[in-house]
Amino acid sequence: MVNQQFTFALHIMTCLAVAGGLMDSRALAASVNTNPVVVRRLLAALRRAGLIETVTGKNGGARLARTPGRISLLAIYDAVESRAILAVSNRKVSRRCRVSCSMKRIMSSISQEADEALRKHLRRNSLQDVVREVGRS
Amino acid sequence: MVNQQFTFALHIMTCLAVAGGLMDSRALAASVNTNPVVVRRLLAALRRAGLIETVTGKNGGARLARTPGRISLLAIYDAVESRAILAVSNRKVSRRCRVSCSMKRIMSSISQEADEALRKHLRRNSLQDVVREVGRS
DNA sequence: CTATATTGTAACTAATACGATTACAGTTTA
DNA sequence: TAAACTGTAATCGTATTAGTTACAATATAG
Repeated sequence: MVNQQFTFALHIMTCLAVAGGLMDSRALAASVNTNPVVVRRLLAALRRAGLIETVTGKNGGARLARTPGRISLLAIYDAVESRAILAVSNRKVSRRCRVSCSMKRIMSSISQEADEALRKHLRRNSLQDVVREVGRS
Repeated sequence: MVNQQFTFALHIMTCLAVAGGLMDSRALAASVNTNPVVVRRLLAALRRAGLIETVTGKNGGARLARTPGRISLLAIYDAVESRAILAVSNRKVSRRCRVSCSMKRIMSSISQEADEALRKHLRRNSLQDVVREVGRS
């Protein structure tokens, strides 16, 4: 199964930005077309990252903790994705083989650089940019 | 389970570059520390991409089709990875919701740009660069 | 104070992807 | 002709993820 947490999270954050106030998990789930519990799990991650606030109880829901212009796509990505985009093999090394002995070090470096390339791009775009795009349909 | 096909493929290609000639799947599997069939599946993908040649029969194996300096990490990546690094949701749209109606288009664009950022980075590095790194251990 | 609506979270299920493994046909060499 | 390879299909085990049910905790409205 492909990991859709970032898409879902961005969708949710965009809804909250457009709404401009509280939205509950049922309404968000209807927009994303998924289950409210799936939404609440993502909301928990976004809250831990300080991007949203949640209100429990009747008439509760979630809202942005800052203005959309001050929330980068990278912040959303970091809130819900933890793994590197290029996995590094952590297998036992074949000691007789020079290549095997070096690969972990080399691949770690490539993986880090790849992540940084992605992060640099995501850092440049804010939730506000996405909201602007919703306008022009 | 994290996708390790690129790491494995790079490891294999580095072995072939260092060997400078034919290596069989058993030797490659020993260096990567996996199963020969896993290696042969990756070799098949690398061959389809024109990066290696394989020789069947006794004393068979695989070797690079070009010099390491003419093989970019992007070529290896493309040979074994097909999916975008940021998945785009392909769910049914909630027609009443403007955000839902726009998200696929917006997310496709973000996903493509993210891929391009990664590809740009991988394009800059060749297998020769990796081989050089094996030296300094 | 009570009924109701909502979050937070645990537990379980189903689907999917991936690596490992077995098996075997086809091919090449000696 | 025997041995050593590749190529590939089929199957298994496991990890990850989304979906779902369930329910305690909390807040609001009346």
